[in-house]
Amino acid sequence: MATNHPSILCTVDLVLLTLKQDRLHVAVFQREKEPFAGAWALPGGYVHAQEDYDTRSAALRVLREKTSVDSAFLEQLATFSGPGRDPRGWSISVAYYALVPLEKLAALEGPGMRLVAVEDASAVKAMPFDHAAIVQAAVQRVRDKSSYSSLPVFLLPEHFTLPQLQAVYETLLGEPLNKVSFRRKMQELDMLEEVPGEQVGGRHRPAQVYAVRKEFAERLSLSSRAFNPD
Amino acid sequence: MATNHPSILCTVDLVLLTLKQDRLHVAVFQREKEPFAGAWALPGGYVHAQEDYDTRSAALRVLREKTSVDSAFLEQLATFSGPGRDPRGWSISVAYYALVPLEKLAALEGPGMRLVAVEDASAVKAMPFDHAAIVQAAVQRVRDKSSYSSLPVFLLPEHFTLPQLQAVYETLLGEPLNKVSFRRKMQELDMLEEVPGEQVGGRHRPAQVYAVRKEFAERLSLSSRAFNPD
DNA sequence: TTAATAGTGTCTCTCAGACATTATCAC
DNA sequence: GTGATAATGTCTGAGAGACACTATTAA
Repeated sequence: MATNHPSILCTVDLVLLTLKQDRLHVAVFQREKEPFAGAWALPGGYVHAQEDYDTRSAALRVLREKTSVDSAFLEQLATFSGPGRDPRGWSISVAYYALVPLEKLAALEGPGMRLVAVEDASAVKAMPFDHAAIVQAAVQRVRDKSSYSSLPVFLLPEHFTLPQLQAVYETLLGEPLNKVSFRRKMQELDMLEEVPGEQVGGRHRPAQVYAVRKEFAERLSLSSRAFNPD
Repeated sequence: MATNHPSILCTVDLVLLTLKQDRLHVAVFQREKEPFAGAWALPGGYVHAQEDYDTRSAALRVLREKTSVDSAFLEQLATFSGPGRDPRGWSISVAYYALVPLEKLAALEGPGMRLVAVEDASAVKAMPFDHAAIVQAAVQRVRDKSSYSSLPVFLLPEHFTLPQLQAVYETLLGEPLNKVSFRRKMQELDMLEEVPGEQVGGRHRPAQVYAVRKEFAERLSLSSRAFNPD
């Protein structure tokens, strides 16, 4: 059946994005195996036809194995392929990107994992395979999707304030937003619900704490599945 | 090297979309080989690691082989995978979609190719593999991208009038558009240029004929490559 | 002249941003 | 009270849609 089909390597790669010090960062791991052993690269791995239901499952498995992060916004990005991207031969990589609150990743920082600012061109370009291009595509996608969608909330912890959320939007979009308009939009999106407790930073009026409505979080992941099948 | 990787089938599938009688149609081909020989399905084929530079090249090859269409807007849609979608085994299909003017496809209609309206649920659902889901995702993508991008012009021949173009937008978006606003938008997009000749349908004022500016068409395909890598 | 569609001028209403004001905390 | 930030009320300007009007053809 598979007559003239010399083995094509099927892999998945993960772009884990988080917000650190008001900058978008990507998680890179030091490779333990060849090729490019020792280099800092995106986490990834082979697709296992026996144990993975589909490439999304493979991506979730890699996420669990490398980060023990159980839940996050995860969406298919694009598929990268060709003879040159992997020295082992002609390969296909289905890339996924995830948005993760910093708290879930900060604990993993160490000799095996680093967070690299996506604007750090030299660090990003130093990545092996075509991972620089994958990161670039992921950042582009997140920025494009951020304008008043619910995407950015996945970069914050469960509870957050509106000024915090606005700061996330401003970081992703790269421009300041009007406070009144931002709040109007958030209100009509009806995505958030107040959390009775309050927070405070310093000696000033405390901000109302919000959380994403459960229905909305579910609806989002459902709709993103409708767009991106696996 | 490839120790525990039982062969994964790598294929590409093509969603060829066109506009026929004011409705979006998808080109389906009658399969000659098993599985599902005789069924109407999306054109597709194996990725050939020897001859295809990447999956996009494979998609272009399939496009040429099946339709002899040389140029069209072609963009990666998403990758579909899993053990159940192809009876031959665990498979990956990188799906691409293309927008093609009707003239380029109409000549191919016949015993081997049909154009199916995308709203024709029974015909779409009758497709083998997971092609119904792929078509649905492609239609969704085109509709999402259509609001005042240059995408819809690829569904028209080289020369067209503004009322024709507005009708395309209205078909894709599924709602009537304001004529004045539409023209204002088109003017500020600065995407079109007048073609000296004029056209006419009946006994009324003839419409100005337009074509897409070359720079703009090129810029579009470049940027879409930046987004969707291959 | 009439019918039919192409194309434009203009008014209005809506919505987003600017600005100002009030609210609430620590000190 | 003072200073700092949160939250809201209100005004205004830009832009999109509604409508009316003019333009140009065939019959």
